[in-house]
Amino acid sequence: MNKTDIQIFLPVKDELDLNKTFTCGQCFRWREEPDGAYTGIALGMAARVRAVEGGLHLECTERDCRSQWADYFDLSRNYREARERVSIDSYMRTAAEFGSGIRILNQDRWETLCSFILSQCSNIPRIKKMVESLCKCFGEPRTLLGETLYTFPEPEKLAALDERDLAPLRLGYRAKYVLSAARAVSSGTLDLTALSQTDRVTAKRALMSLPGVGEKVADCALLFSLRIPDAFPIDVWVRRALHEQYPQGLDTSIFGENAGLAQQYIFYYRRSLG
DNA sequence: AAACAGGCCTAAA
DNA sequence: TTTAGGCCTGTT
Repeated sequence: MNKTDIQIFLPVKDELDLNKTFTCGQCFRWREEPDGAYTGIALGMAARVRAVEGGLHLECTERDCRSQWADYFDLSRNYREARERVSIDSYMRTAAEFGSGIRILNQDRWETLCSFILSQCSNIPRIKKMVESLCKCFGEPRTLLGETLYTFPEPEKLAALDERDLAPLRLGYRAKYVLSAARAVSSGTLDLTALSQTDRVTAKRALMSLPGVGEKVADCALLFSLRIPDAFPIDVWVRRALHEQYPQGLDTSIFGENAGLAQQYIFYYRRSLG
């Protein structure tokens, strides 16, 4: 153990379930410890998080990171109220109760875009493997509690590579998508910061101009990193659930600004049923 | 062994 | 506007 160890307590007023939040498919870099804590690295900061009475306890490496973690865990939003609002019928009430405690993380924009580009046609273990290898090979080390973790590599770093450099990572056909996205972002052709200030339609169109980014990946980037709470990513599980429950169709705008959260509840619940 | 996977792209109706 | 097949690779 070295200098690291800054301890933080973050009060959580409503509901937050770390396990659900980290396993509901929105992020890929948190690992569960035997004691129920989670170790990971986000926004360039390594941390170990555990749920305690009334909130979260964090051990981390950076000073003055309280507000960043509070924002990451979306602590300013009232999830109990949001969950109530998306419970528009018995199915949604069941799904929302099953997913109670899920929070939509406010993640790094580049990492999120890149991770979901990698996610296509992969399962979670494989996505995690691809992301970890990318970080280990090209990210920067951070030491937490005697362990070295690696940040997600900056777009500039990846933009300087070519497909041969990525071959050992076994990203498959996704490698060229990652490279072209890295080049677009690092060159300023695609300004993710600017996108976070625009509307959903504009941001989505810009994201989809990248090769390898279709509707689903773009919606994930919008919801999980561009703070567009009504983005509604439709993957095979959500599509399945919607067909089963609403064969006549469902206009997701009924959920308003909670549509993204509704999608997470549907996804998490449907996936649990296999 | 052959099919399929948390999707996208292109070609063809 | 919708549909089928291919794409890298790992897993079953």
